[in-house]
Amino acid sequence: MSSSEERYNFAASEPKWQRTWAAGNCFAAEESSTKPKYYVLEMFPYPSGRIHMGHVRNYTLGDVVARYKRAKGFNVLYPMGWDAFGLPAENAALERGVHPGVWTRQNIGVMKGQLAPLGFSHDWAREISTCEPAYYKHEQKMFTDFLKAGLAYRKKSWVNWDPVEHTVLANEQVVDGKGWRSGAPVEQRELSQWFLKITHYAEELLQAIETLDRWPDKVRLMQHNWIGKSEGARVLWPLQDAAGKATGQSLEVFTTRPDTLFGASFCAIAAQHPLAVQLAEGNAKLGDFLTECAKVGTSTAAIETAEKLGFDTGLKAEHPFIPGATVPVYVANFVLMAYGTGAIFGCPGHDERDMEFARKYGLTVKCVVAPESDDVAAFTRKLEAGNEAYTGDGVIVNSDFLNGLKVDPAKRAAIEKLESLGRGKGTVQYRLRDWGVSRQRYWGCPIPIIHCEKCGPVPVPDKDLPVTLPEDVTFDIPGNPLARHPTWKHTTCPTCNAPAVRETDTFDTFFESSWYFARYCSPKLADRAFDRKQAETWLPVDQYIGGVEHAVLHLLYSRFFTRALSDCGYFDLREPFDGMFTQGMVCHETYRAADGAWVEPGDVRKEGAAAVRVTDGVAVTVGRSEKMSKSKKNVVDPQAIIGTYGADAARLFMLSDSPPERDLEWTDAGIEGAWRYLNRLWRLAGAASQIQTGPVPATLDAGPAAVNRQIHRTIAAVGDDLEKFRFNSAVARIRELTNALADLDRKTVGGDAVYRYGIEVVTRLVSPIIPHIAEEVWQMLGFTTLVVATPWPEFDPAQLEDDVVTLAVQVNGKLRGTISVAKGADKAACESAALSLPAVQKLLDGKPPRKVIVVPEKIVNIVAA
RNA sequence: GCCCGCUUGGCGGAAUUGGUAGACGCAACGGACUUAAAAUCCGUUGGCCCGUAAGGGCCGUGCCGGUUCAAUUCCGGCAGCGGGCACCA
Repeated sequence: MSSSEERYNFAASEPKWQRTWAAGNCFAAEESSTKPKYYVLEMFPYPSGRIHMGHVRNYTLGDVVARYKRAKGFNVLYPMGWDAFGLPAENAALERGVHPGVWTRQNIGVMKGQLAPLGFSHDWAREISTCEPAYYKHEQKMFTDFLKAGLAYRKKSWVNWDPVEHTVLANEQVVDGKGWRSGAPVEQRELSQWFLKITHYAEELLQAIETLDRWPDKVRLMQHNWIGKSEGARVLWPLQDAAGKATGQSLEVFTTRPDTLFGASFCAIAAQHPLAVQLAEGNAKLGDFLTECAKVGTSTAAIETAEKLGFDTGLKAEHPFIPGATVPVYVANFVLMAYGTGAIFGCPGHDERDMEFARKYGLTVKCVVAPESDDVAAFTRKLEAGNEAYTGDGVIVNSDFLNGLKVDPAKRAAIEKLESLGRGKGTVQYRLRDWGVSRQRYWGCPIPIIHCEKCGPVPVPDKDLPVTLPEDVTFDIPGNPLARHPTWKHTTCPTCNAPAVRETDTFDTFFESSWYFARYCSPKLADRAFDRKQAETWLPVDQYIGGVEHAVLHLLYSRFFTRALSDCGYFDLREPFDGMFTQGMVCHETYRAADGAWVEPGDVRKEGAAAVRVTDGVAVTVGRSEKMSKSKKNVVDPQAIIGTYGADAARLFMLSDSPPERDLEWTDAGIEGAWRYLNRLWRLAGAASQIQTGPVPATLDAGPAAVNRQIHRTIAAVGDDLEKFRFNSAVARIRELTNALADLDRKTVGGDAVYRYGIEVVTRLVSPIIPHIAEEVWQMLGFTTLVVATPWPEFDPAQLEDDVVTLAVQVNGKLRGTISVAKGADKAACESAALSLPAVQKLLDGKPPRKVIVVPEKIVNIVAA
């Protein structure tokens, strides 16, 4: 054998099989089929221009599922496309003077070229790109349908403004008070914006989380908290002026603690509250205060250090339960206009914030809740004198008709009373807010609206869609090029024909990703977003795979969109993703030179425990493993790995080293281990190819018989592992079987037959994981069909268990030996076999055991006297 | 601050209805083959202790306690790490 044949030649093999699969159209989803359907989807990539290890891990997971499900007889839809609108394209335009469209489409070409050698089984005939009018015209139609259905609206509102990117951000896109991409502190501005009414579905989105039992608990919990349901009451407080005369107005506050109303000592309203704005007109000092409040940042640091500030309006609010009693009304910087009614009542005794505020402005502190077991008088004295609010459970005190009730019944009683007095009502409040979709950017889907002076904002009629982006734009100055385009925005009103202007804002890019999974069902359809029958056939997605960073944003928006589209008659579906899997990040050690500069892995040589920079021999410190990032230079380029070891080795390592939901540490040693396995399989298969294929004979020596049973057990276990995303465990079991086959004595009776059969099974089991070498081996074994077209192997249930089982024998819970008994042996037989063990006899020392526990097929535990 | 998750050898991890802890892999060490290297193959590898040896004993799944014949697994408390939300009334 020449040396070139001793090692698996991935460089020749991998492209060959990729061509074969493409030529055979092996991965096309069937439009109509008698097979059950299975839709596997990965979160589609942004065309940044470069495939990174995170993509490789994501698509490897999806590809294994897709290939496994095809082998199991499913009609699999496994599409790929491009989330092609977004800011980096505009930044590239700004920096390099290249048009965002040109840059994006070039990147798509480059990335397709980088994905090809990885051998993923995507159905490229269904490729979509969201920046093409053929795609986005359908979402313009959706938006106009949402308008008709009352699910989209325009309002002037305070918005998160990113001063670096010159655009508005959704609440979900503000992280720690900073823009999620720019990292710049977000400012508050008042603008007219388009909103989607996601809050209309707040309760349904919350309730339905419970039904998503194939989603990670973590993601479900995050959405649950994000929607943030609070039950409480709205309470009306009639207002009096400083002279004690009723103004005729009432202040409405929201509270989750109506049980503490008797402890109220003030009301406070947000700086943006209409009442505050109205009062400021005649009060310059208050005006200054409101300006001051608007300036306070929303960053973590700002919030933590921000002092509670208040401004006494001089107004008094009448207590709902205590006739004649009033509390002062403040404007306070910590009250949020966007939550509840933008007004609160303060109960300092039982709310930390209110306590801080009360102490600062000398307001009363009244104890109305006391822990059940405490002495009420003593507890009250301590609370009212101190600076600590009591927020725990207990019994209501000092509260008239609520006295003696526990917190929860008191809440109900207070609400009942409010309702009977006409002074308030029980209500549910959500933290979730409507989704602002307007962005002051060029590279996005134009919002199909025309502003007419007479008619107001008018939706672009269906016949005029799509509203396409103009190509001739400039990026030499910040801001939205659409707004300053000389001609594009000028048009006529569809209603009255008068001169009018187009909306120059574009949609948030999460708009595109909220329905792309439906577009894949009929990606070329021109007149509609998707074919209803196709969508209802394929959806929901059976297995969605992506990063946890989209747990709230994309996944919640998609759940909303699915409901909104259903309610607009597009299809009948509530949940888009039946199964969701969030994969871990790909990490790598970090390296730093003495001067603090990060050093790339390729430039580091390990010398025992120490490491040096190859280029100049300078010592580098090895830091902890962190997510691969350009800034820390700890990235490993997939292209380079594939060039050295091939796609299969990279795939095998990614799947075998860590469970897929956990972070994966990329190591050179790990990929080399994977590469060694490929060659091992290659050599073992070479030997197997010398043996005729055929059924395993009925009569086998003990060795082959045991391996034969292991083959069947492995088929069962690997199938189970793949179903449950335990890919690392599946790989381990396949390696165990491979080891057993390598160790099998083939000279025994049935040795050759079991060996040959075992190698065939291993080849089929590894085919979803390392598909190229699987094809190569399959061919080498003499098969003329493709392994991708071969069904998943069946196991014989009769072969799953041994005739003889090994039981552990414990004395007082400690392992003292094992016994082998026939399968199905009765308890008495197990007990006597265990008791006859010398080690057991010795410990019993002639005395009878106190008790013997026999768990069939598992264990015997002897409790010594 | 509130909510959630995790913690197992030198390392990644297995043990998923409580039942032989450390599968599988990596690293390391020893050996075989080779002029040599690579590749490959064989062996050892949780800690401590007794024994020349064969072999045997004790401890061990972050820490403390509990339930149980039996706990990595269940319960209570604590610590460390990670994540989500954060002036949400």
